[in-house]
Amino acid sequence: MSRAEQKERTRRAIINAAFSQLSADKSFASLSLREVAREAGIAPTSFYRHFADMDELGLTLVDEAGLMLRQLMRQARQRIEKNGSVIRTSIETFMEFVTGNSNVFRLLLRERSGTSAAFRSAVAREIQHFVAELAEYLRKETICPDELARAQAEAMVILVFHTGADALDAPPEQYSYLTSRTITQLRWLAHGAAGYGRKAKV
Amino acid sequence: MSRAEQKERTRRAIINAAFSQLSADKSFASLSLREVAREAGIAPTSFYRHFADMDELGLTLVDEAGLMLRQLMRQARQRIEKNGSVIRTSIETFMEFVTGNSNVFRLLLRERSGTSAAFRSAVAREIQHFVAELAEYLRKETICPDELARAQAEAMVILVFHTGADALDAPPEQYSYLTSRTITQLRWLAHGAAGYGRKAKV
DNA sequence: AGAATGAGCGAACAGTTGTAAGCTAAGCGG
DNA sequence: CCGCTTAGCTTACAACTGTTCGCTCATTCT
Repeated sequence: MSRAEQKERTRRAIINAAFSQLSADKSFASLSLREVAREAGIAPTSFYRHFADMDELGLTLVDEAGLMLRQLMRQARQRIEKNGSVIRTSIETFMEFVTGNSNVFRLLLRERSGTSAAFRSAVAREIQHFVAELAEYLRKETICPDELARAQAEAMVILVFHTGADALDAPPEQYSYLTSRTITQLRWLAHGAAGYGRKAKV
Repeated sequence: MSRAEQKERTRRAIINAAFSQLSADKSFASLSLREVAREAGIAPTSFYRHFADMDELGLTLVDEAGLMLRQLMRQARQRIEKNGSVIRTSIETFMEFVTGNSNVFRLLLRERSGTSAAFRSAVAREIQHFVAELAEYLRKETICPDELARAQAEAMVILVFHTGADALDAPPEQYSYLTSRTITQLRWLAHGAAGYGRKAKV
């Protein structure tokens, strides 16, 4: 096995170990370097061959989580083309992600308001990808000035994100309620924004 | 000084020490019993005379934070009576709270998605007070079925709460933008919900 | 072939943490 | 006024933390 190849392999082992230790009652901040190293199967000191400190590992995790979310977005777009219903399909795809990768979503959710400014802005950046994309869609589909399209997109993303957070603490039989509630909220927003766009009509 | 009186006094010292150690880069989870005791001016072991463990202290902090929020709500109502503008006054009052007691707000913000289920539900309960109150107001002011009033109130509270979180990382000169953006979002929601309430008309 | 690189290791160190045990002394109830 | 209660203290311990240092040894480069 090549030298670089092996290095990449244990780097992944570290990342996977970190992800696997995240849970409902263990945040990234409460992970210890030694614990992660133990699960990755290396000595504590070997950790430093790959990351300068835990913060650097954390930023890597946030990046990977953001990547997963963007892949999800692409997947949702494909479904929408076949399926039609934009709002419902988007939310359902998102909810599948949240329930299927709850630890990844929790990471973003927590670090969004965490103690590290670097983490916070990294998460904010990932979320902004969503907002920008949705805003562009809104600009095309509706007759809406840039500024308002962005404000509308932000509100929508926040509501969806929050529904994901709710789902983490809710029993699965409530998912469909949460989903339909959020759909209603998004329709209100779209409807209201459209009304203000063409003030004369409403 | 009475015995009970003195006990209450150091209990408050502990609570105040905990609050004062919270900051942008120090969450409740990262407080240590010893540090808190040190700042409160007592021996580490004396802490146990007042709280069984740090979790019990944390729940107390959340309760106090919720209390402050409810007082704020009352204050907002008074302003509204004199001032008129419901949405703007509410948000401005809230933003004053967030910027003036940022550590208290941060506590709620973080523990809402923290690692303790007890903390999460305690925060959720405090937020539900807002939602319930707002929902009742909406039921009275608009012609809206209970279920929808609640969904509308939830969306509004989430958006306002999130704006507070934004403000924590934003420079003060952006506050007025954040405020007006949120006002727009809430108006859309109100407008859209009203539209769906009387479907025939729009 | 020989030298250089660098991933991984073990031992060690100085801190910190939560908590148990037992003592002191001040306030309280009888 | 005496005995009980109890807030607060000191001491102590075992468990963990992040990080430094110096070593080995397989891969890579020349």
